[in-house]
Amino acid sequence: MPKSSFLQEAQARGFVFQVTDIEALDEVLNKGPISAYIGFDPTADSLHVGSMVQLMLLRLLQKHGHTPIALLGGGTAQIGDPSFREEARSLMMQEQIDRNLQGIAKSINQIIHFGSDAKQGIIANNADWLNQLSYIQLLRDVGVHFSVNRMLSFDSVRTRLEREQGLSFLEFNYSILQSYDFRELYRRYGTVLQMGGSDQWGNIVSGVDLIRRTESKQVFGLTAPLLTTSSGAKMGKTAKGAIWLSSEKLPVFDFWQFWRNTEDNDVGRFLKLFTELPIEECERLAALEGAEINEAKKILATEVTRICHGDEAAEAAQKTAQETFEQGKLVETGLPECQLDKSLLNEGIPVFRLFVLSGMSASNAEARRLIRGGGARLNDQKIEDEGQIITPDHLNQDFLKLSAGRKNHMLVRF
RNA sequence: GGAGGGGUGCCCGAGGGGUUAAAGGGGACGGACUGUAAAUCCGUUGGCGUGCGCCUACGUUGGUUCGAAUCCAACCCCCUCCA
Repeated sequence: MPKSSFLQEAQARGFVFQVTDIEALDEVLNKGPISAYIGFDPTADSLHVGSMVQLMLLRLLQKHGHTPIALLGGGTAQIGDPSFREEARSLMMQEQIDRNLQGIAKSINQIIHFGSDAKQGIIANNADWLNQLSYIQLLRDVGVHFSVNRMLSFDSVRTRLEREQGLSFLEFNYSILQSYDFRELYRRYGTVLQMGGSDQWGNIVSGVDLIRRTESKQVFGLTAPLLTTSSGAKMGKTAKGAIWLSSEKLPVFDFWQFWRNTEDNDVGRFLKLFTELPIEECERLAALEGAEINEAKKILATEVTRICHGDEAAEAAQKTAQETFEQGKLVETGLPECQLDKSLLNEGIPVFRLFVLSGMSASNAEARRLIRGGGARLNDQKIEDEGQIITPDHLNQDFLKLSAGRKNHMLVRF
C-alpha cells in the first residue's frame, strides 16, 4: 500500500496499470510536490473521451498538490506515433497541426484548471524544442543511448513489424523523440514522472532510461489501463464518431447521453475514474441491481458532464433527458438543435429531406430507409410516409422535433 | 535488381467473362424484448429519382469483347524469398 496520497487514490480509483518503480516513486511523492506530465497528440481538433482517463489522472495529480504538465505533441505530430497502429498515420500539414493544437489545448483546459502560477501546472508544446533539433546533434546526444535490438523487442513495435504494413524509419524515431521530451521537461521543470495510456509503456520507459543514462537521475513512468467497455469496444468511439469533449463538435446533451448509456458492468469503474465522488459512494452506486442501476448511470452522466462542461450544462442535460425519456414531453430546449431556413417550409418539403438537412441522416436514401424501417418520428409521431410534405402547419412555435430511433432527437428551428 | 504472391464496398473476406451493387462475417443503423444496460432475435446497410430506372464502384491507365471485378498490356503500391 503506497503512502503518498496521490498514489493511494490513483490506485484505488483504478488509474494505475504499470509503474516503473513504485516504492521509489511513492517515496518521492511523499517527500513533496513533484511535476509530472502526460503527452497529447494533436491528431484532431478536440480530445475525446478516450483521453479522459489521462486528463482525470492529471487532475487527480493536481488535486494532491503536484504540478501537472500537459505536453502537446506539436513537434512529434509531424511524425506520428506508430505504437500499435495498424498503418502509418498520414502526415499532417502544419496548418492542420496548428489548428488541432489549439483545439486540444481547449479540451485540456476544460478538465484541468492551471491558473496563473506555473506550480499549478502548464501546457507545453514539444515543437518548442524539437523543431530546432539538428540531426547530428540528436544522434550523438541521444541516439547512442538507444539500442535497436531493444526497441525491436517492444510490443508496440513488434506488432507493427508483424503486420503487413511495416514501419518506416520516420515512425521508428517517434519513441526517441518522446524520450527526448521527457528529458527536456526534466531539465526545464524538474519533471520526474511521465504518465500515459498503457500503449505508451515502451515510449515511457525509453525516456526513463535516457534520463538515467544522461542525467544519472532516477525518474518514473506510470501507465493507466487502456479502457474498453465490458463488451470489448474501445472507449470513445461510437456510431457517429468519437465522443468529443468539445461542445462544438458534440452537443452536451449527447455527451451526457453517452455516459447515461454506460453498460451495467462499467458503472463502478467509470464512476471511480471519471467522477470525483468518494470511492465508497462509487461502490455503493455500482452495487445497485436491476433497474436501480439507472440511477447510478444518471449520477455518472451528470458528474462527468459537470467536470467537462460545468454545473449548469450538466444539470440542463439531465433535466432535458428526464423530460424527454421519462416523462415523454416534447421539450423545447436542451436537445441538439439546428437552424434551417423558413422558406423551405413555406414551399413545403418532404420529411426525408429534413432528416438530411438537419444532419440526422447522411443521404436521402438513408433517411428513406430510416422511415421505412419505422424508426423516424416527427414531433414524437411516427412517420409513415417517407414522402410526407412538411409545411409551417407542423411547427410547434418555431421548431420541429425529429427523432431517429428511440434515442436520437433534434430540434430543428426555423 | 531477380522470382513468386497480392491490391474488392466502413473493415475482414469470397468471387476468375454475362443471372454480381458484388456471397459470408464484423461493424454500424433501425425494430422487437428490456431498465435509455447487456445478451438474443428480426430488418437495413453506394448515390440519385423511386415499386421500373439511371449513375458511380472491385489499385491506376489503356485495350480485347455485344458484355469485364473477372481476359490482355503498361504503370503504381504492398508482402514473401533470393541478390
